[in-house]
Amino acid sequence: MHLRLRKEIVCGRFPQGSALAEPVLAEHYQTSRAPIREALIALEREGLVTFEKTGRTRVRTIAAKDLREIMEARAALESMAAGLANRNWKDADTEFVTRNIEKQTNAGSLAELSRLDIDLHQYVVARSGNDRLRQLWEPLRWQWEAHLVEIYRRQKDDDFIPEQETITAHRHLLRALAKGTPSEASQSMMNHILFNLRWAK
Amino acid sequence: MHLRLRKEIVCGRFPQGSALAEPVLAEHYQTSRAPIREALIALEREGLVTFEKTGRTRVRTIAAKDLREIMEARAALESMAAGLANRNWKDADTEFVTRNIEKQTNAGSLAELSRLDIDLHQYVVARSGNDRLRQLWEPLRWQWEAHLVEIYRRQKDDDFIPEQETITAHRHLLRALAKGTPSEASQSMMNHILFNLRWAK
DNA sequence: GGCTCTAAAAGTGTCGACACTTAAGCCTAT
DNA sequence: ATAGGCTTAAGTGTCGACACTTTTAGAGCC
Repeated sequence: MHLRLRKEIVCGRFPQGSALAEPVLAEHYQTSRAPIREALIALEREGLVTFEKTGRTRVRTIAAKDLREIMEARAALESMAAGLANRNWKDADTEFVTRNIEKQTNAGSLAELSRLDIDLHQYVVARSGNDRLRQLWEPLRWQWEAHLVEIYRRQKDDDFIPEQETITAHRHLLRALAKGTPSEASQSMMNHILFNLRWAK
Repeated sequence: MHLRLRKEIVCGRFPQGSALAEPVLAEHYQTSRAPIREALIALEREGLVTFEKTGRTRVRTIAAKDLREIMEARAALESMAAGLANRNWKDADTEFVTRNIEKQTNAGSLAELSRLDIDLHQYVVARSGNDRLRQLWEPLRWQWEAHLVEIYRRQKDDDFIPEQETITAHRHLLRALAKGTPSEASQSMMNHILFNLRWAK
């Protein structure tokens, strides 16, 4: 239930700021309020949902300030993850990332590029071998993904995503990872993510 | 309820690995299972508690591997926080930290030193101005605190805490923060936290 | 028309109940 | 004594109910 609800929120099925009433959701998922309630509590801890003072639940809205916070937190976690991932970086990992970047160059849409981008970042976090890092990172991933979907929904041009720079940064990161220099990989990831902040807003 | 239960877990009222049965807790807190259940779900997301495959709930145990993960994650978040904190670091902040370090030099017990240490780190995270950073950091704080309490409980000597080095590192951090150099503050925090990993285990 | 007050609808927080699952205790047979 | 199996106790997941609170909708008034 938790996962199902999260997916629907991230996919934009419930727009940002919309109310999430327990009886309504219970009806929609053909269940009682108890499981819904549990899912909402978990989602609140993940930051996808907020409880207002009145007890009402809404899908959390992501403003410019939130976006900055998300990117800074991502930069912190992922740069550390990149450094750690070098501890046991294998040729197979290099291959995976290489293939991913290749697909990025051939991506037919922005949505596809974003999906590949998220895949790549998730891969690095997973390869850090630090499970808590992964656990902390995941909520940021959902929030980031939800934000992207929101951008696609209302095709605002000022939400520009620098495709070419992204791919270049990924190549740079890959080189550092393949070379096996943790501090370079870490720094590369840090720059890559914080660079995006220039377009946010 | 969530907060009350967390406090009791962190304080060692429920030892690591002990079972947390909903009916028992409901009896203990003179309430029904529903609020207990909600609290457990939140605590699970915070990492203080685990749900086994069977559905049973236990206080999470912190092994050497977990400790390493916690410290690495803390290093990632707090070094970023230290860098950000410099954006609007005031003289009042320098004063606060200075007083805190003074108290550390006069601390009468290891427990008191730890409390001051946690206060200091929390202060820096709060002053980063990034609320998500704080939100991600808090669970690590509880896990770290629970680990410390566990150490005090079974006075094992191999769990050594380098008091003098800690205070020195805090002074170094303070200098960087007061000087207003984000990268130095960030690096100082990173070194300080990762240094402790040498004594962990 | 717009405003205010009021009544009804909808929502939350908490509770006890029930079926089903898992763990514990016990008893027997070897 | 102990290992295996059976009975009983304990725990979880889900449900509907109820009191209380907040929101909504409408009637009446200016």
